[in-house]
Amino acid sequence: MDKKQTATIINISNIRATCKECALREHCIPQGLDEADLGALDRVVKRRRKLKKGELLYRAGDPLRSLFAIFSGSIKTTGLMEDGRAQVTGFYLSGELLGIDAINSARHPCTAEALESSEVCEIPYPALEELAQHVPHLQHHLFQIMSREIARDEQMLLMLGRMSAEERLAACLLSFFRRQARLGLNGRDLKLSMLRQDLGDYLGLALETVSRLFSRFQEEGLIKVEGRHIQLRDPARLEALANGSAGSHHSRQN
Amino acid sequence: MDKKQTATIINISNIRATCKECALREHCIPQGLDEADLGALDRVVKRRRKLKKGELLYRAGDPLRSLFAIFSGSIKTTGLMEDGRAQVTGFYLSGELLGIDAINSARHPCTAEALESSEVCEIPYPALEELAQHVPHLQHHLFQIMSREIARDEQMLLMLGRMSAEERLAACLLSFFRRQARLGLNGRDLKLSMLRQDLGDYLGLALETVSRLFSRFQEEGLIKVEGRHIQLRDPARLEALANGSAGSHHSRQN
DNA sequence: CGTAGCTTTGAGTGTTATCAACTCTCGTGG
DNA sequence: CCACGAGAGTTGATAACACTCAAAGCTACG
Repeated sequence: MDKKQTATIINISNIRATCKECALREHCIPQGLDEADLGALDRVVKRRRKLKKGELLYRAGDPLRSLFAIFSGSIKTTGLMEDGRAQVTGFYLSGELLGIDAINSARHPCTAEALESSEVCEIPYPALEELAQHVPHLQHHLFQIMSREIARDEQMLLMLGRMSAEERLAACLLSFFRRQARLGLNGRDLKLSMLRQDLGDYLGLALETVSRLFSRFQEEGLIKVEGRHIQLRDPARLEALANGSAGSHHSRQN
Repeated sequence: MDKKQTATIINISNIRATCKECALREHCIPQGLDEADLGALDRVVKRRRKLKKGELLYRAGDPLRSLFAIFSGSIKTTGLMEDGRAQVTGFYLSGELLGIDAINSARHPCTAEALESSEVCEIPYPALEELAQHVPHLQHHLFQIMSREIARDEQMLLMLGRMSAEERLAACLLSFFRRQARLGLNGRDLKLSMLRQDLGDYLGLALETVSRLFSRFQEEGLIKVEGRHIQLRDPARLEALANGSAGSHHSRQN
């Protein structure tokens, strides 16, 4: 007889993955498409693929063949410097699209690694572009997704360039809470799938700094920290921190 | 009789701006389009618009109506925090496209300001999207441009998150030299159109730090600095600096 | 239950920000 | 014509925030 865990997992995977039937339909590429166009999209999208924790979806330098939509789990993308310093350029959750930074050069500039067991849908890029040509709504939505990515990166630039360590972590946590809430999940309990090191590499901080901030935020009653499990205790004050409205920040007299 | 300056300016503006005849044709949106499609694009693009130094093209929060292609001059885009801290999210030069970060939310997230007298071509966004639907090559190129912007932002994330002040300025200068060279201009002499403050707000540094670095780079014979005029003296060593290959950097023993 | 990897906490240091003073350029008006 | 002032840039002194190194505690998983 099957072990319980395995049985559950197999059940999920047995569902033939079609955009038409996907729970994330309105959070992902198919958003807003009608039945006919969904059918066309399903002929393009490949079968769902499973990734184990730590498995790489692609490496920096790999030629672009497909984009990947995340169905479940989470993935980080990392850019590397020659001397080994790493910058995590993004954490991607369910419903988010991966690989669009590769379209320009036809090569992936970053490495994508699963932070936990994850499932992704593979979308061959040439076929997607071709399809977008015939489905106005899809083209429109792709422009939207790419623009959103740019706006998000700009927000990160502001964080890395102008915010204190404290503000960065506060903003980052709020972003996770919000993205989880958008998917209709609990907006107060968060299970981080990444290491302190990854958070540091994302926020431009040392892992020790991240750890110290978690401790401090807990002392101040903003959150409760139990390893990777974070509970939101005081959204308003965390928000205030993220906006620099609080704290002893200097913001030079001009 | 006209003053000399004015006469010159009027001459340039008298040229009816069409993509077909534009010197930047292959560095801008029309890249790779055939004659017929160029004609269609010209019916969409509005007449060239002049901006004086300091003039705003749009403000953060403005609704998106058009994208803007820069014909001449240079423009900076700035995101602002409530408390006044500014992050310059990009410097845009001839042939580059402005405003694509606004597509997602239909509002500009940044303010765009001319750093010097500049000319921009206005491209109403709805019409551009519509045209891309009928011109596969244009759609393809727009995806390319947007992807390039994402890849560029990711590069900036790496800079702001993981590079020292020295490395950031070196990389930034090299980027300016290269972008100028790509347009077929002199690759050794650079006229910066922005303030030290702007460079600082772009690189996440205080203006004093930027100024000190210019002085240091000059002492070390990497560049020659005369106010806003920069001359490249030792490309190889500047490159080495930008890649962290040189210098007393720590890159922790892992 | 043991070990490897992750996380926390502490102590000391350094890079870069802030504040401050001075210089330089350029345009304006007395 | 020169004094004046505003804006930009340089340079110096000091201090703070976050980094590095170090060691101990914790967790999870074989």
